[in-house]
Amino acid sequence: MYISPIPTRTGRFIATFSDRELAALAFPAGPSSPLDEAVARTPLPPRVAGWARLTRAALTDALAGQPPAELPPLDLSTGTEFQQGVWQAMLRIATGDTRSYGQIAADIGRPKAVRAVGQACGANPVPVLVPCHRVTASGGRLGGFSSGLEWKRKLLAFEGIEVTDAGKVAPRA
DNA sequence: AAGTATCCATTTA
DNA sequence: TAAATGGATACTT
Repeated sequence: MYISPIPTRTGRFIATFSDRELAALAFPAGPSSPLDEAVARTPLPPRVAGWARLTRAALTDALAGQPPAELPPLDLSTGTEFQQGVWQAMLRIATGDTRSYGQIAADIGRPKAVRAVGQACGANPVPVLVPCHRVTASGGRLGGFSSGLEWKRKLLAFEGIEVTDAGKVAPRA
């Protein structure tokens, strides 16, 4: 596994790569330990460095409300079949658009598996690039977000979606 | 506008 | 195996 910090205007994300693809992405966290720093400075194999660049570009676009031009190879194999289905469905949500848990459930052919969808969202290893934040509760309410509701709100705001105090999501204020 | 019954894949005991 | 647990929903007061 390779670790690489991904600097963005919203903070320093941490990307984790296997030797085949991007395996995980973590939101900016608190101060890192000296050990983390040392790991972060370890030079990456050229191939991995390339993915890191792609990741940064994609993340930069996403955080600017632009659809990423190109995504690094994503390792979604960590999930179960069901979860992968959910993640794929999320990847199909356009930037600036949202779906409800119910719609995702319907998309993958399990109209009633709404709750399971919520769980699968939380298990998403690559937040932002796999837009788990674009999945809202029904009726446009915000719903939850394992990485922090503030992030969800912020990410949606970048895409021009406002969350009103009533908990509704409105396209471009 | 609240409270309740149910929904389903994972995880944990 | 069984029970608990989520980023929930739909139906009932």
